[in-house]
Amino acid sequence: MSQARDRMVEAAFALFDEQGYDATTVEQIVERAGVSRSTFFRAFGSKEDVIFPRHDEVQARIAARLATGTRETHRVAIAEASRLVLDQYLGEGELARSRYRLTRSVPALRDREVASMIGYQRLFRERLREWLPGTGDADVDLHAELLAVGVVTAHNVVLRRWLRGVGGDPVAEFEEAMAAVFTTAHSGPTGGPDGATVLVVPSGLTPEATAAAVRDALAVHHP
Amino acid sequence: MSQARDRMVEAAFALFDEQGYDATTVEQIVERAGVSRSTFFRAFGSKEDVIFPRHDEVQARIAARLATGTRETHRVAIAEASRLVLDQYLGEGELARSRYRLTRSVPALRDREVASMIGYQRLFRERLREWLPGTGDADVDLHAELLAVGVVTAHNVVLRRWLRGVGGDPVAEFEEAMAAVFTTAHSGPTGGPDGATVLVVPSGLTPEATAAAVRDALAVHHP
DNA sequence: GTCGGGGTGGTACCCAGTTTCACACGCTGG
DNA sequence: CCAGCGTGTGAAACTGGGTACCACCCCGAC
Repeated sequence: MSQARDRMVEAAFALFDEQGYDATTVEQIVERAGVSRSTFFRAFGSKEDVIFPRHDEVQARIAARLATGTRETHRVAIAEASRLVLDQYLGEGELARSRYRLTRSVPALRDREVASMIGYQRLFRERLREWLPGTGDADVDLHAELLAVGVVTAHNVVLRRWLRGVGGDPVAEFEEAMAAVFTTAHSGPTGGPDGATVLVVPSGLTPEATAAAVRDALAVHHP
Repeated sequence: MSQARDRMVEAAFALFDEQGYDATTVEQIVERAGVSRSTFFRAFGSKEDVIFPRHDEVQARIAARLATGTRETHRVAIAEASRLVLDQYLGEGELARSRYRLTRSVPALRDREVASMIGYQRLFRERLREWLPGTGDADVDLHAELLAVGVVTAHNVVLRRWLRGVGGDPVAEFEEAMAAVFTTAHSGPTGGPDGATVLVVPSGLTPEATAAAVRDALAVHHP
């Protein structure tokens, strides 16, 4: 039943590798796989679909993970949900790398991959809009959007490094990247001119030394 | 010469509005515009291209603006470059809103629009990679990516509000959004434990008052 | 005149994707 | 044993976007 599907995937990737994506027709794929055109389009719906993983299934898993999150646990919920995507690709191994080579060289496939990432981003954004304080505000919309896009981008940077074969443990890099996103982008809407908003980033200095550095830095700009 | 082009655009948008994008064939468009199929595909290259603005021209303008920027002026360079995109849409007026209605309802067009935004984002990212201190580092790659995606996202949020007809002056909202991006996402890679990185944001406070606020905020986290 | 060159129309063709019908199975109830 | 039924498959014909190629026409240059 699904060995036919596997044969089609195998034949498709082989032909794309030999002749390129555009130069390969569905006719050639089904011929090498030993099935009919009908079977191909019933299984995949389109020529592009042979290449991509089942994003709809991953999206469902993400939605399920996000559903267990709360306003207080939203960081870990989003980080773990994003991990689901990373794990999907890591589990595919060499197949994911073959796909990456294709998506890098064929614009239509690159666009398609981007579109699926936007899908994930949308899930994150919708939940963040509920979770971030001050729901309904325009500033919150922007903040939720920025945080969601930051998470997806950080994920992509780590994923792309692994796909290219550079860097070390992708899971460790992923955790670092998530931390970077939340520390740099988590301050949220500022309070306005009647107070000072302080964003805390660990630096190993004492509060007094940091305060002195701040005073000195500001003195340069102050008349 | 280009009045034929305008007729085709007009006919296309009218038909898309009447029957929907997928239900409209190029045949119908050229019939209403009074030209041949050949002329259509010579002018636009594809059915999708009738809808979208000349992103390649805007991209060229953006590249030119970014080329005049330096490491020190990168904020304003990127903000102004991003404004070029906003101005493009604002200048189109009702046409931009018609396109928005289409891209919202037809997935293929939405993906296409996203892809063009990724193009802008790529320009920003490449320049930021040169501008941000510590070029070549993996952290810098991530930071450049995050800042670039933040700028594009902020732009899109403002643009979308205007396209939907909500909100006030889009230019003012754009400036606010840019400020929000740079204040929340500009801390960048930290300098390590041997120094404090200070990000200056105007607040109307004296250096001493701000420094005191910093010391108090840190005292909470310090043992 | 005619010699190009750019914009146009016309036609034939390729190929992705859809639709429809027919056929071959494996199963289950009679 | 077999009639029925769903499911997976194959074989066409068809639609429509996109390309390639050729013929034409207009218009300025020589």
